[in-house]
Amino acid sequence: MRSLDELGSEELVAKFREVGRTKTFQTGAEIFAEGDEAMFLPIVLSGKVKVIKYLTDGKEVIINIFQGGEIFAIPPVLDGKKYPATAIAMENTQLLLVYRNDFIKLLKNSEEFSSIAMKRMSELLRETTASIENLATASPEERVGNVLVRLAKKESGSGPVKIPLRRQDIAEMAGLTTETTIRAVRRLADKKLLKIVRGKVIIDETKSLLDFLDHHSH
Amino acid sequence: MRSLDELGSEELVAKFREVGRTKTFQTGAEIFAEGDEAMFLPIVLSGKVKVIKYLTDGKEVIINIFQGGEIFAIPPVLDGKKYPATAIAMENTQLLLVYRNDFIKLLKNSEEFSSIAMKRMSELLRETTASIENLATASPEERVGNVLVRLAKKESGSGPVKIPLRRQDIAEMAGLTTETTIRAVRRLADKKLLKIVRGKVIIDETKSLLDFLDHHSH
DNA sequence: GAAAAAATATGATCTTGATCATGTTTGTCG
DNA sequence: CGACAAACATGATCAAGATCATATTTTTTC
Repeated sequence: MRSLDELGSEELVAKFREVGRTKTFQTGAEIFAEGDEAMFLPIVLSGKVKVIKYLTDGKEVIINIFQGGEIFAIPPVLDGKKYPATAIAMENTQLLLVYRNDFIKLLKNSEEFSSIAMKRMSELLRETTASIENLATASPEERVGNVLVRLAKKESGSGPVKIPLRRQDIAEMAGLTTETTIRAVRRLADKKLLKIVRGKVIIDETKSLLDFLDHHSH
Repeated sequence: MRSLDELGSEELVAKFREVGRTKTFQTGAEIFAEGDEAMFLPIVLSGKVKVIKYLTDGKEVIINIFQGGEIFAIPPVLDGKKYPATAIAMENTQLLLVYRNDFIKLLKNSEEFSSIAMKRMSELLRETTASIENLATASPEERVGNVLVRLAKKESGSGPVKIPLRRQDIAEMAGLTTETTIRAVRRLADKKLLKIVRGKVIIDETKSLLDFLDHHSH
């Protein structure tokens, strides 16, 4: 799992902690809602957050999932607009909340903070761009595979990774139904590209899955 | 059409022009290819650029289209990585190319440039996030509608907007086949939400189309 | 302005993923 | 531990979009 320290040097982290306040959210709690004024910048200290859009028929799409050390929702905070989506804690989650004005001040006064913010936005742009490609063209197996690889990368270092999400969550990230996602995961398991243990997805080595995804971009 | 001046004050624009050099690309010319070292930051002075990913079966996905005044490909230039996609001129296009080092220098020395870059990345993140939602859930008619609205916004101010793209291009942005896109456009025309004149899409008032899209997010 | 090329259009068929129904396993809680 | 709930699983049917084929319109080029 990434830590806050990856954001930059000790002093920067200290400064973030200095100006922000920590807040804990229970599983399922709403961190902010689409349409709210973007008053604070959230940084995940522990736990997991999903950013979603509700559709008119009640279903939801998961735009992204954030965890240890990740800063999210920078754009609306930067220019003081409304959050364009809703953020929900997927488990008990501790956030560092930096108020908009303090964040802006940090950006203005420190070139390092601007640099961090830009790096982070760059990462996010890369991720979202990859999602677009995935959603626009891939088959269910590939879509699910890509989502799983992306999730695995966010989990801790080496060894088998257990994906801590339900099929429904994966489905909402892949733009598929839960049933189709279940079948896609099963087919990937049949191909020995991942394991299913007690219903949960285990990725032993990301490499074989990546190979599969590389060769099947059709 | 947006102009370079919208980027900020006159001096900033002047500085961009000062450090960059202009280069012209013919229709179909490659501006950079996926995998190239990101050596320069492109700004569209005139014309139109598509950023695409080639799939293994030869087809392509259009990730985004850029025109008058738009800066693109910031992430790879920022951290000196490779371009993650290919950029092609869709018509005769003039670009302002700012070399990586010069851009970095501008960012370091001027808080205003950092601010511009962050604003631009914010815009892009908003756009890509909207694309994800569109691709993950919408019907062909909605997908096409959303793509058209997005394209229309980039065209000049008021009055009817003529979308200067082929059905195939729209299809590659919407993650659909050309045939499905043709049929979706036709159905939207039947519903009086747009016009088709000599095969080209004309959007009279974006409002009615937006209303339709708002109410049909299913 | 005619011929060629490119883009749009439309019908028929086939395939894939959504939907609906139901069963099974896993996890939770008194 | 047993009962309930939640998540996973799987089969059957349906519908929407891809694919294939071909025609028409528009644009380009000489």
